[in-house]
Amino acid sequence: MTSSSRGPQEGTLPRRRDARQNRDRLITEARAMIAQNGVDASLEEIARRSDVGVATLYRNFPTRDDLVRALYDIALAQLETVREEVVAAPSAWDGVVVYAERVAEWLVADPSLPHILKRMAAVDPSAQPAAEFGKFIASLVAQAKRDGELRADVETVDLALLVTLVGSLGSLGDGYAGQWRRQLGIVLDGLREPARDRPKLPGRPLSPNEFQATVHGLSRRARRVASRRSGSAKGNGAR
Amino acid sequence: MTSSSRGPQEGTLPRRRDARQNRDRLITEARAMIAQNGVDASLEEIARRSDVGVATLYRNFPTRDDLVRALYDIALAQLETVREEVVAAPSAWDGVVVYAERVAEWLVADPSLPHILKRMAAVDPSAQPAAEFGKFIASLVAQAKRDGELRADVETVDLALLVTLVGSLGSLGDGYAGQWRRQLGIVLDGLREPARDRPKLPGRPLSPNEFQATVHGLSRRARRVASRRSGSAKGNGAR
DNA sequence: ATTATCTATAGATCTATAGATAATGC
DNA sequence: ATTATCTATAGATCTATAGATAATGC
Repeated sequence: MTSSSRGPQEGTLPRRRDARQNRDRLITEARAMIAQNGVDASLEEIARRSDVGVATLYRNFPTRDDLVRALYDIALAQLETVREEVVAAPSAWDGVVVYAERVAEWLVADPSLPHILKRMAAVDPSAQPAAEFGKFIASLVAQAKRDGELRADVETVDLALLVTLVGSLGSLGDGYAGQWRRQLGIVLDGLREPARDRPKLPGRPLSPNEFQATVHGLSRRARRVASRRSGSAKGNGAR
Repeated sequence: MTSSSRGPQEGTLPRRRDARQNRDRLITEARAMIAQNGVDASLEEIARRSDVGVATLYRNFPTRDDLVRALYDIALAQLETVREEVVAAPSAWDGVVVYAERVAEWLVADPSLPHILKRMAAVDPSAQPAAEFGKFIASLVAQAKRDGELRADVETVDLALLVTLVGSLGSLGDGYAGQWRRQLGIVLDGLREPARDRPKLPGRPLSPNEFQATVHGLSRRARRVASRRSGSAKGNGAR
């Protein structure tokens, strides 16, 4: 509502060479700072590390949220390539595995992402990457169940949640380059059918709406808005 | 090295009634603020929310790290009850399950804990709860393997990591009261033996030292110190 | 000619402490 | 009498903008 009045047009990259360079450096440093200090990392220091005056940062990203959104948009674009890989998988189960591996890898590679996703969802409830992506994955999950390769009592949200968790390994330190595959392997084995006398999973899975609301850390208010938007699913919140 | 010169004796609770009350409120509000804004939450606002002057906060906790350590100590004490429950379990595998459930529950119940643990490890490498606890769990893991209930290619660190991850569900939002058990259920099924033609886990597990270093987000420097302390295990970091 | 950058600065907020004032324990 | 609290404040850092200065695209 205001950010376009002073800066360049919305969603348009700066035309001048030096300007694009500065913008790129700002984004790089922002990622590093946010990974380390969270979304509320000092903007002044991001500018400092980018060897750029603060005003330059503010010209590119009038608001902290504009910066967050930029990082979010870039990340989302990267995710699109995952969709293709999943489609190319020989079976539904393989698709699930590819999905899990690629998304986890993506998250681990950039530890700022968990922070970004969380803040984005809090600021703009309509920004729900997993939701749209989720519909696509949901059909995959259904098929994998029909194929008898995925256990029947697991929902798409369970999958998304577990992948998110494994992906958050990146935020814990830089020693996990090889670890996340191990953890994901265990998780996938827990998802795979058949297994001997497996106990029923406790509780009930979150509805897709609830998942969005929680995994992205929406405030109570934002969550109300989100569920109004998407229609039904009043979901008597777990507990 | 300095905190005892002005405040009350180290580790001693204030003797005056009002003082204890204020201290308790500070701790409560600190947990809430840290859960929401991370370890670097404003101390001034913590004091404000506790209806207490800033000076009172500084009297109780001369340094932010003193506050963090206080929260850490309280948390650790709570963990001790888990040990007893694990010992009381009828089998090694049941012990593993109890351990996983209690620790995950503990983490989920207080979303400030991940932040606290991370910072503590960064500040004081000798503070390694999972390490000591880990030795205890390690024997349990070994026995469960011998019993043929736990898959052989899984290590104690894998277990600790997965539990930590599931426990971090609490940081994602307040809608997870019932969810973490589902996720943990899947994970436990992934750990349980036997399962049909399960693929070997990719990569190698972290050594206990590496786990400490990474899961608690140690800086490179602190990690060196930590590994010097505990002797061997030079661990050619994964990657 | 246009677009972007930089320095300087106002105002807010934060950490940390000094010194005067109030509340409890023995 | 002792212990703790509060208000006030110094100094640092942060966000956000105005206005003068420099660099590029056409």
